[in-house]
Amino acid sequence: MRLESDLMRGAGPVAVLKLLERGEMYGYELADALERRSQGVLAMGQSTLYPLLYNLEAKGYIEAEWRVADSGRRRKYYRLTPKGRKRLATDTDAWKRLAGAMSALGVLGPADARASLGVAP
Amino acid sequence: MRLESDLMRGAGPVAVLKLLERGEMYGYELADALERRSQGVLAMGQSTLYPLLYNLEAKGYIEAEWRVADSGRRRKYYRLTPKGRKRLATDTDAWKRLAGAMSALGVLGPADARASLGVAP
DNA sequence: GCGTATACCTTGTCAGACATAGTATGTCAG
DNA sequence: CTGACATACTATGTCTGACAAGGTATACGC
Repeated sequence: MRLESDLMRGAGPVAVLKLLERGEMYGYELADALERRSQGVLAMGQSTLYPLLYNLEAKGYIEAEWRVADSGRRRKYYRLTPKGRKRLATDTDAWKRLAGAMSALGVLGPADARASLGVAP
Repeated sequence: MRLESDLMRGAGPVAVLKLLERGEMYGYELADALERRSQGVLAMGQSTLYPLLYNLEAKGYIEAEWRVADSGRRRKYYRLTPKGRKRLATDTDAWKRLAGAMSALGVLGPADARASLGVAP
């Protein structure tokens, strides 16, 4: 993907779960949202996104439903399951700690560390 | 690894390069430093660290030299090559943009976004 | 001497990122 | 009304990276 080589491995699932937190979305919409909302950083090809979705679904984090939109087009809508919501919380926490660790090493700025660890400046 | 499951994929090489930025270190020392300096978040087993080092060496980002320490123990010291220094700069930048993207989605706190993107609060 | 810490190496497995390719349908310019 | 283009999902196969498990070898404390 354009996902900054392999730096972002593991970021994909979290980003998808986070987007679905607000409400259901379909695959193509997710791809577009990831692209736009992250200025391309989290953009991923369809061959990355769809298998990722099937994987999350197989593990019970999201569930899908086929519907026909007003446009007449068939779309597969995905939404978070309670299990997925839990995983999102865990992953978000893990990401914050990872950002904190990278800050501690100097890879990210110190502000990241404070924000991630909830420490007052 | 303890590296927060696979969330941190890609973080390993950057962390190692960053540690080597200050000066040479040997494998065991790197493992220990990663563990301590990140409060365990970036800790990785030897079976992850050593292959990672061989990989970075094969790609010319680091170079190694066997030496005998005062303790009498043989150690393989690694140091950054100019190429590795360049890659560290690129990767650091990519990480900041990734952190910025995750912030934009709400996975990381907003302070991360400001710091990562260099935007005034 | 014998356990523990230090220090490095190897093999094999599995999951994830992706390129490539394919199917099918709605929209719109000409 | 037709062909190009955008939308939308699926399938296959390759490559890399994370890791568990299992070695080897040496220094040091007791």
